[in-house]
Amino acid sequence: MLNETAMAALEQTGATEPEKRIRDRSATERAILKAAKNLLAEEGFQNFGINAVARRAGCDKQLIYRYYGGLDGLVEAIGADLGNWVKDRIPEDTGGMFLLTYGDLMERLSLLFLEALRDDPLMRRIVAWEISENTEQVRRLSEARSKALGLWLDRMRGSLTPPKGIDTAAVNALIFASIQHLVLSAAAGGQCAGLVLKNGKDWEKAATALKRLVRGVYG
Amino acid sequence: MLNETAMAALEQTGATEPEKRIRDRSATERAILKAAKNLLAEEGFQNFGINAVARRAGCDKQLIYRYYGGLDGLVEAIGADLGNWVKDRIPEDTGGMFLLTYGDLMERLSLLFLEALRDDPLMRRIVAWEISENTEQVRRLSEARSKALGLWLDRMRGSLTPPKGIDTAAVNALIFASIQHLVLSAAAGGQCAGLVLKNGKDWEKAATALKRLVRGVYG
DNA sequence: CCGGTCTGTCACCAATCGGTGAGTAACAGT
DNA sequence: ACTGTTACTCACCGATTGGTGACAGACCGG
Repeated sequence: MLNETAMAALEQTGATEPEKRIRDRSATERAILKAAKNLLAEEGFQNFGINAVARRAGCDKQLIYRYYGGLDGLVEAIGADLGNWVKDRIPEDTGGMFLLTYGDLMERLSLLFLEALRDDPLMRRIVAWEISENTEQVRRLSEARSKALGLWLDRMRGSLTPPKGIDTAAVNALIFASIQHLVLSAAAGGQCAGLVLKNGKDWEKAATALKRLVRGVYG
Repeated sequence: MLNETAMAALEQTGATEPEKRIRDRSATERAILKAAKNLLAEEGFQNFGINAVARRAGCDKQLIYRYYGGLDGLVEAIGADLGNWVKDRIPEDTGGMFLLTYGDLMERLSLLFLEALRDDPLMRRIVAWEISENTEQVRRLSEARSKALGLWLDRMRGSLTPPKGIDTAAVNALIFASIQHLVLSAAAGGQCAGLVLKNGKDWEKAATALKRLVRGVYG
């Protein structure tokens, strides 16, 4: 992979070493996984393939087959990290405010999720992948993600009792769906349903609208 | 393209004609466009390419270059049809009910949009395409779609005045985003954020949740 | 030192992709 | 009937894809 550049460097300077790859399996595995995640985050799933990952990782694709059993295994490894997403990207505390009602909770969670998704290109790509394809790969990824999200939601709810007479599962699904689509659409084209979403001010308006929506159902 | 099968038929029966393609440019153009739309609707944008469209249309890909100027032109032709989508798929009348308030209107529009999107695989693929890629192709498609949607929204609103003090643009964007993501997610994996969406009963629950959401903000 | 295992590289495969240039068959005008 | 245009097909191009088998060198136990 880097042979050409390395050779060129050698010919030019005659000093620099050929940048030999060290023999460290776990390091290579980590490099591959990292390359895959970065590639997926930056390029999207359209050009996500064995060759592209190997190229970015700077190693031969054969190693991906050996260490991960191909792309499927690699994707699964990515999914394994997804369980830590919530823990990594979303603060545990309640931001110093007391969440007295279910409405308080959902408002806070919605805004947290909005921000977290906005800041994580990889997760955005995965969500986009989920609704664009229906392969086994994606299904596993999707499962891991929704499970992690559900656990987070349960944990944050704590002992708060949801309001009676409302199908919270359906309503919350709609709320989170709206957040996901808003963020994805904005990331792709800078707008959503005609609503421009580029600078911070635009997002503030979206956030207040979201709050209003949540408060509308949950009071 | 059908030469092989035609030849085989000839060898077997010795009677059937070689299924010769008639020389009718406009018919061929229509066949190509139809093939492209069907292909996009059924297979998605992953395998949407010149070769695949030509294969499905049963003609040579050269004709796509000649008649549409390549895939871009073909996509643009698809986008041109998008303006008629609302007219074709969404009923004009108010369903026999009087829409007195803005809330009445938005509830009705939301449900109409939900159903229409659920029934149109092509439109679903386009929406999924929009949030997955950001090429010029998709941008034009997206533009045509959002413009048609906006016109429909304006027309249906009529002389109804939106409520004061609410950023209806942002709120409506969120509502429509939730619908789109819900439908796309369901079409891909049969569920959305853990909410199963398969049989009619599931969708009824989603519809009531949507109504509740809309009524929450708009009363 | 020798032999085997582990890590990494390389060359090659068939298939498919988008794209093009040349050719053929049917038609229309004269 | 000759001619030019239109509609269409075919063969080929280079590039890239996923995938595999063979090989080279480092390391380690004997």
